[in-house]
Amino acid sequence: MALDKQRIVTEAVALLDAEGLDGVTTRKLAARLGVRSPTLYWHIPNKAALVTAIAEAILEQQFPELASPAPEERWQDWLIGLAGRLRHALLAHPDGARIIAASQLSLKMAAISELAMSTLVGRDIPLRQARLIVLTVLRFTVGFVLEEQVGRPDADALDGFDMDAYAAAYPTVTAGVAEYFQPGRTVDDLFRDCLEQIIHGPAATSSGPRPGTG
Amino acid sequence: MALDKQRIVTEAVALLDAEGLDGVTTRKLAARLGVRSPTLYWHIPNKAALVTAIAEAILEQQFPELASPAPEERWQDWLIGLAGRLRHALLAHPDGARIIAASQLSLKMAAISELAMSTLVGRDIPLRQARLIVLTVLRFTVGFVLEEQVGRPDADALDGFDMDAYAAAYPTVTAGVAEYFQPGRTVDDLFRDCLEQIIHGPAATSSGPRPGTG
DNA sequence: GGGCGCTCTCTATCACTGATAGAGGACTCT
DNA sequence: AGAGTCCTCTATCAGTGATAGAGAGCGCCC
Repeated sequence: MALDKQRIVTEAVALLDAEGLDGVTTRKLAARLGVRSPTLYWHIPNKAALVTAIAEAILEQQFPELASPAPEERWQDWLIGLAGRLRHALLAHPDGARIIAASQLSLKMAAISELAMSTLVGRDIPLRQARLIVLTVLRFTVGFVLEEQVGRPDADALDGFDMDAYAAAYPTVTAGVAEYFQPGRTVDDLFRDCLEQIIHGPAATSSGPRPGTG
Repeated sequence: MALDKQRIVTEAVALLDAEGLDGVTTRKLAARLGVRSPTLYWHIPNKAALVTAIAEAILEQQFPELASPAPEERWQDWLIGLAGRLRHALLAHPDGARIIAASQLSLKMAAISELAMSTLVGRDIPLRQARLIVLTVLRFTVGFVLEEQVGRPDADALDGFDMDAYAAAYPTVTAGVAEYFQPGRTVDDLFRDCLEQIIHGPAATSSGPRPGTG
């Protein structure tokens, strides 16, 4: 079976799934492909390019095609769904967010931005604002999943960690977490609530007055 | 001069400033301290702990003390300022956002969250919503700076890149960028506008109706 | 058919990384 | 003086991304 970039990237994603981003080394990847590591460099210029290719593959997997919303669908709901799919694409593989963040010049991300912005503009939202909303939503999504995916600290790091002291030092944070995660509430809900915060605005449920911004 | 963790971290930040995160190796750091690399392991358990310590130092530098807003200051303005200071903390050093994202269990970030959430609660915002707003703002900020700080792709990667084709394939994105960055407009303004999007909501400047969320 | 050249994979090796084992110097307290 | 603690050292390990350069297999053209 001939070795080509497509097969390398496919196997790299499999290796990523098995061992995480730090496990993706040229030697391990080559071994899986039945080849020696320098061979890979005939097909890819360097490892950064490999990571970028992995990022594209991950996005491609979740977004094989990019669909506009149905005419009767509100853009707010559609955009929340789009961000949710992006989040799932990142969560579908270990270190997915790290990989997207590390990759440079992702064409698929550009395509997603284009679709989202043009959709909003098509719904009579000014270009300026469409850009702000889409940018905010996309960068928030990456930031959210990035934190969601950080490797749980090893036992050593947790060794001298005093949970009670933490709760005492940060009571509001602790209370907020406890209040939010009532039975049945998941991180999925949290993500969605944050998105609605961005898209619908805090005023929708705010108890205080919201001043205009001039 | 005695070697201790404080001095190690201070010098690590200097090395970070000089060479970026990838340049922070135990050998280079030891050399700056006039010592051999294994010596460092007497003071720190491993490199991940060093990176976490660097992250804390970077935040500490920008947030030596955490101040609540003045009584007459609107919480919206104060929170935007807080996020702006966080962004500046990350921008103040190469790969600042990567470092914060990679560090686990940052106490300073927890303290910032606590201050922000308790401030909002003190302004009669429900705990639930305070958590959503603060979480959204902080994660967005990290995501924003992360993208802002990605190393510009090297010449090789740009080699086969066709700017005209890019502009043709993603016209709305291109138009949005062009429209936004009129003379005098900077990324600082973009960041602030995105934050206002989150905090004040899109309705503030939206031309279309904004449905309630129940 | 024979030779040329292209494509691809190999062996050997480089400089460098984070990390550990274990010797030993210096200093303090008894 | 001796014991023990603190700190730094040398030596070394396994593993990393990457390059140089040899050579196998193949098609193509004279």
